[in-house]
Amino acid sequence: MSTETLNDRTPFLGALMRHSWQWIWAQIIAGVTAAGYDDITAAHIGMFRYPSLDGQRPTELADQLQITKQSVNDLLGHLERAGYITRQPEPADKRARVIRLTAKGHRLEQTVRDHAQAANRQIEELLGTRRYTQLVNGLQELSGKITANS
Amino acid sequence: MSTETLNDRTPFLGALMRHSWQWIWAQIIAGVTAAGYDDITAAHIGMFRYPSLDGQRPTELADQLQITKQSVNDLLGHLERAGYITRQPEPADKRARVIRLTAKGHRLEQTVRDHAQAANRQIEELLGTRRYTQLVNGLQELSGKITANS
DNA sequence: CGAATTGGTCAGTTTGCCTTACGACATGAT
DNA sequence: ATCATGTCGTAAGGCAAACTGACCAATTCG
Repeated sequence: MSTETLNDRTPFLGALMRHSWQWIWAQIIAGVTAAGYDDITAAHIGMFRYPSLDGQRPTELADQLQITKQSVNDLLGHLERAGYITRQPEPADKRARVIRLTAKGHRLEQTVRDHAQAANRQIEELLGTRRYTQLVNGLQELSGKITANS
Repeated sequence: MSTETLNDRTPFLGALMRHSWQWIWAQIIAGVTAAGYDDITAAHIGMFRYPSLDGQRPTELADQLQITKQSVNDLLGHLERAGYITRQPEPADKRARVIRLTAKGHRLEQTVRDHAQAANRQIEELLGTRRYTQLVNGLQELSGKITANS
């Protein structure tokens, strides 16, 4: 371990981000699981990202999550069977369906967000407010420019 | 798009990192694929992270990648069949095997690293050197403290 | 109106991981 | 020295989460 050779030039940003992200994600999963949610998996938790599932349509969701609508449909089927959501007909478009969170679903959503925020706070403590703010700003700028540039 | 509602408080770091990381990772995969490597998948490319595969043992690799040694073995089997690596007996320990990159494997490794570095440079251009350096430093500090704190 | 597109679903397949089990070898205690 | 215990790699089988292809019903566009 002490003889570990670090990259002699600038480290790869991708590696740093993956590492940090995996840590955050693991915190969230662990938190949600510890809260007693044992009938869903990481893939389902991943659907509870801003913006809320509530009111969305499966196809929108597929675009956001970057997976096919069939996969979304499978995951939604599981969430529905487990009582977290319902899928209601959309009056404006008879082909479509709208996702509605049940009370149980709203609680799960809140739990996921609570743990995401908890991760934020932990990182703020690790880095100090100054560097934390710098990091958030940098990532926000990058994230925005990535989306713009293609 | 212009009416997109951003989170009214601090955004979730996890979301920002995932987004940025996915972009970088997609760049690397696209680059490697464009270079003509069509007999391997993202999972195999993921094995070509620093430190080099060359000279490592499967179990070490499993620890680094955080997957089981069986999964590593499957992936290595594919890489061996495709001519990127060989697995040679370890004289010091007759149970063990050592991974050796073939010439083809070395070329792939270099290609992966080239595209990872290219992503770094693109990000530096997007953010400007000042903010880029800040970002790298912040992430490096975070990454280190995460590893230390458990 | 008819043609092309879109929203959702069903069926079947692939992939990347997992668990369990095992044989060969290594190691440490007695 | 031997024997229990642990470790390295492998084999076999399973499963979840993604995929493609095919489809129907409803919508929109020319």
